[in-house]
Amino acid sequence: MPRLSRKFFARDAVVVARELLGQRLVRVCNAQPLAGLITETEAYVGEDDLACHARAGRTARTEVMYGPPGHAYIYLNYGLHWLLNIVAERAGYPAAVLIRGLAPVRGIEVMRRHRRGRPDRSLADGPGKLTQALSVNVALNGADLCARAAELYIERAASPPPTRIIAAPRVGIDGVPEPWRSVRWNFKLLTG
DNA sequence: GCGACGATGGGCT
DNA sequence: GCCCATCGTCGCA
Repeated sequence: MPRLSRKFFARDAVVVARELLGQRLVRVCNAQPLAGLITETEAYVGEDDLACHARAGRTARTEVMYGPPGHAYIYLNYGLHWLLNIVAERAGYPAAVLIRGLAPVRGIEVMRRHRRGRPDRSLADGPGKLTQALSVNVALNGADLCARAAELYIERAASPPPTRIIAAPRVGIDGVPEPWRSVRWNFKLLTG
């Protein structure tokens, strides 16, 4: 199964976010591959985007976003949850795609263990849940998803038909001014 | 099924 | 010192 190349990520972050739907995210955890189909994404685009962390400019935290595309940008949210992004566009321009949901397809038993006590339905259906299920944390910040020996990468899968894609405003940014609050850069894959 | 809310810590003004 | 790109639980219907 071919992996997505750096060229895939070196494009408009909104396009990358939409086209990541249905692709297969793989996390190699103790030599065991855990995988899920990407069901929800969100684009954060440049210093002008007031919902993007790069609105504050280049800092220690946002440094990875300013680097080359195809790397993981991971940060701690609300002091509790690790959130996983993939850097997009060109080096020097800060943009990333937040992975907000997965449908588990491989290593489900391990994911259940990582998410003890949770029903299968909620193993990875949120940005903080999926990092827990895949054991993704700051140790992978800056990791290159296009490297030969990557422990985190994305495999090419069939693209879903446009009729199965929903575009909506991004989640959890109610304090952000327009137009950034309402721009439809959240993408969801309809199941069924 | 839904709304309120507490947990919890780093980043930035 | 305030602000979060969230999750799980509780109370109530």
